[in-house]
Amino acid sequence: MTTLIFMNSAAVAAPTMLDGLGKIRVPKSCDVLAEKLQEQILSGAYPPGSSLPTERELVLATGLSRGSIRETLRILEAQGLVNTRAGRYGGSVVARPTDELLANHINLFAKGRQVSLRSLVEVRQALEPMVAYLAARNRTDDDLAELRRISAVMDAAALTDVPRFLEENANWHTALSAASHNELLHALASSVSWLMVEASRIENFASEDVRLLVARAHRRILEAIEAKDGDAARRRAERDVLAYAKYLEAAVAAAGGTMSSAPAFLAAG
Amino acid sequence: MTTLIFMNSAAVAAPTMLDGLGKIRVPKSCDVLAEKLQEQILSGAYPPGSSLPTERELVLATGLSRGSIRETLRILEAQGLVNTRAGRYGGSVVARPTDELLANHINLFAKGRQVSLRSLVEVRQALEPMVAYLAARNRTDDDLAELRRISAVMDAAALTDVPRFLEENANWHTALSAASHNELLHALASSVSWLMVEASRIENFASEDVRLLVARAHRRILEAIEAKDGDAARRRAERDVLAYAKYLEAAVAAAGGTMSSAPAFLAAG
DNA sequence: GATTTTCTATGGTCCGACAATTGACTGACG
DNA sequence: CGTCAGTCAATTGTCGGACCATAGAAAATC
Repeated sequence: MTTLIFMNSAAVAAPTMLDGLGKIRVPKSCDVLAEKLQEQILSGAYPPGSSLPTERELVLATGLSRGSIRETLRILEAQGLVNTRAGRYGGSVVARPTDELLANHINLFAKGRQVSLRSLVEVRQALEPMVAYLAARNRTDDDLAELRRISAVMDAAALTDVPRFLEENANWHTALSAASHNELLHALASSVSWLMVEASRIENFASEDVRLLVARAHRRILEAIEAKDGDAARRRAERDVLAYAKYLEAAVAAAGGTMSSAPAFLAAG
Repeated sequence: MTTLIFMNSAAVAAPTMLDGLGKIRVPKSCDVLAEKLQEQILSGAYPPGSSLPTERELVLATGLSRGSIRETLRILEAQGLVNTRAGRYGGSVVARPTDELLANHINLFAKGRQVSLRSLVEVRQALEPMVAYLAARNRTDDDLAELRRISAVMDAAALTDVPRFLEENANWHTALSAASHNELLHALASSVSWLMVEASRIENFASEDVRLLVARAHRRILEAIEAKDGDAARRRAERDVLAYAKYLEAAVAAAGGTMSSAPAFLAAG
């Protein structure tokens, strides 16, 4: 009888069937659908700007409930792949992930993992020279004008308005990475810049002499970018960011901590 | 009558009240709650591993429906801040965002924005030298053993198994960035490595001589890491990645395209 | 022709119900 | 006493329906 055979195979252990199956993870329906739609969107079947089917159409097509459909759409929204609007002729339209969204996710990673200030500085050290190099090579006149404008504002605020100075500093780095005309590099570098502003604000860094030093370094980098001299821009950015890193190290050491141990972000309760 | 007064103010226009209000955007309830919970989690009120209230408790506490609560949880899940399990003593527990999740979001950004292969290479050029430098300085013996292992596998596969070689190549870079012991740098660098593997697979790069060149470069970097010579590791990584970039440029040019124009990922329909 | 009103398809929200899951608890059994 | 299977209960997963809010188009009005 089949029962006997089955019991035998279970007792003696049939290795062929139990080969590579560990614990089975049953995915949620919304996760399955999200992955499926994600594939379709990335494959180009739904170009940016095109509309997804309505929620009720998706209910019909998939056999899932509207609740599951909506959970799916929230996932895709969090991934930056769709935007949803209410009202007639509304619906979910395919979108391109924005810089801000990627920056936000890097933010969450850094804060959720309590990434150390040292790590942040190291990433910045890696990115900034390349940013400066590419900015010098690829900048437009508009990019240059914007950098000049921000640089002037920073010079003015260096002695009078510290919070403003720090914010404009991040704006400067954001404008610089935008001038590199490398979308991915821009998104990464600007995220790190804003993270460092936040960390610096908390740690109360940036004494007056450092601010003047930063402003001067920016002017020197700006000159290289005006001349479209990529190598010079890179060298100066390297020196700039290295000096800043050493200053931070000293400041943190003086405060009695280490950059490795201390997380960049304190609990902002 | 009040109607008259109201009509008057509308017709004559009262500038004081219409100062800075553009179009009002009404957020969804789930977005509001998601942001609120996100703040609480990042503030440290809910440390990783701790449990969020149950869905029904959140319904009671917020006054929202369970559907909205669940949409909120899907958002937090997509952000990597919580994991949700079914069953008794299940629920949503606070989690730390994983490397894989950040890599996935960078993936979505790169593919959704059709980032060019050139941009990818540039980012890699920026990250890799710093990765090598830090790996040499911070590596453990376990890191070293893993790198040696992968390097040996790559040497073996270089002439016989191309797909295997490419995959192990990405593994090597991932292990290298892990050895840097900089979480953020590791997440960024390994994401880019895997993106390039995918792009290379599609473009059918990596001819035999290039594979041998890559394997040799890895051995040289590995030597510097064994000796904990950070500067040497960085220099060699710079040369390695630069050579690879030039090779790609030549290969793409030979194929009749440009790295700037061509997106790294073709529609995989 | 410009303005206002009406219409209606769509997402936003809520409620209630049941199924599926999962870990603790319980008790029989050896 | 330990082991094992069965029971139980709390929680998420899923479904269906209903109604409200929104926002454009289209029609009606001036």
